[in-house]
Amino acid sequence: MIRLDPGRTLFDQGDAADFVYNVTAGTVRLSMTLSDGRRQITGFMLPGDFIGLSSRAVHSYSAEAVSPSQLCRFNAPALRQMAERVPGLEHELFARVRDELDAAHDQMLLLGRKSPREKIATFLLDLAGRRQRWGERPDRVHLDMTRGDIGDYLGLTLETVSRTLNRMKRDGVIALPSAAEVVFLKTEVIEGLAQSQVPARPG
Amino acid sequence: MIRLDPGRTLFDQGDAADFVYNVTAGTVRLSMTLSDGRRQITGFMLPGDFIGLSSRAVHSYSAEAVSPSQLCRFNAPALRQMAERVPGLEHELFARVRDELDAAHDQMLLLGRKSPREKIATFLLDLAGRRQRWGERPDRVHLDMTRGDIGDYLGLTLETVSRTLNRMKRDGVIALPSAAEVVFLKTEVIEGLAQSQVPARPG
DNA sequence: CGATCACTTGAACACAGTCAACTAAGGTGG
DNA sequence: CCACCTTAGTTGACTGTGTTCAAGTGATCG
Repeated sequence: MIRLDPGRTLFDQGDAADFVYNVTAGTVRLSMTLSDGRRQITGFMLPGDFIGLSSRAVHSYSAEAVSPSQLCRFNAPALRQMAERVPGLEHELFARVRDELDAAHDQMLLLGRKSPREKIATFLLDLAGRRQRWGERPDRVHLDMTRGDIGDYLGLTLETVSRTLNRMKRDGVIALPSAAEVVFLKTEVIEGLAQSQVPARPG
Repeated sequence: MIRLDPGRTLFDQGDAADFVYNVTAGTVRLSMTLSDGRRQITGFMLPGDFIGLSSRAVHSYSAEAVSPSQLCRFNAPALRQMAERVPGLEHELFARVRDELDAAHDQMLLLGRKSPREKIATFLLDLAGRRQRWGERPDRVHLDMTRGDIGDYLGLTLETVSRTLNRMKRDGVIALPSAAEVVFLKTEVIEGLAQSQVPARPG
């Protein structure tokens, strides 16, 4: 069991990929950085998600805690051993990687072709949907990451994220009781903006 | 064995994913489309690449031939049967999906954070690198897709693709003997622009 | 209570998108 | 064989949107 304070690094781009992790609490961001500091967050990992399943010998991305997080660590032999004992585990892990790939394709569509409003709408619905599986309310979502993180996930600047959220608030589509709390007022509108390909992945 | 003329569809977004394909000749584009026609190409599949490995029951993207193409088709039972006979095949297929995921992460970095010049440079080097494995010259690359296809792959308009290529030509970085033929004149410059994370995937 | 960090908001700018015209290449049919 | 048509590519002018730069507000924590 590993505990990580917000901002702490689990591993860095280029580190040996000796372990696979399962998030049990908190939020972990996976990111890639160019030499001049430009950053792309490739995913926010929530409880239940695996980290490092896709990596070969070396991690191609960094993993850092966004909020206080806990993770289970598995080394390769232990994982192989477990796969032998638990029937269907291998298939489950394979399915997880496939789901990640599907999600990556959706994100490519978002990054390449969606407007800031559409990006934010898609992001909010995705996050709310994933949290809903753990009993959270479907009509609101807590953002434990900063505007900068969201921007680096959606291919926007933090200013554009802020402006877009506040414009949606002004338009009566969402409410922002606090900077980290988003309430969906017109879910149909948000869903229309998102045009989500994803039909709610099971998990 | 399936033959596809340029522009023909192998399968569409939403079709049942009953088969897995291996490209043996030509180029196939995988794309996702929003209701208003905006399109994102998630990948160009070249000889040796598998299509449909990542799909669940239904394809989340369409597959169309870019150039005259040939593919081998496998249904799920045949694939399972083959996996039992050929040792290491299952691992190979799993590795392919992981590589695809890695490539998808790189593409997210490209789409979210790279400039048009950097996008084009990355694209050219990637394509040349993949073709090199089949004996093509490493200092040039043939583009069998249109400027529009390239734009939809890189999150740009076709005009920006054209302008960027011609500006790189004017700058003496590349030569364009024809619209479909790119010659690398200053490979160091192109590599610098690309800042490729990818250390040449084996295959 | 002061310092820090996140967020918001405004103003100006720049860059890629849009619209449009034109050129080039390839294919078809008279 | 040439004329025509279609499709792809190039190039220019203009526009608009998201970025950049900057200032100011608000919340949290030692």
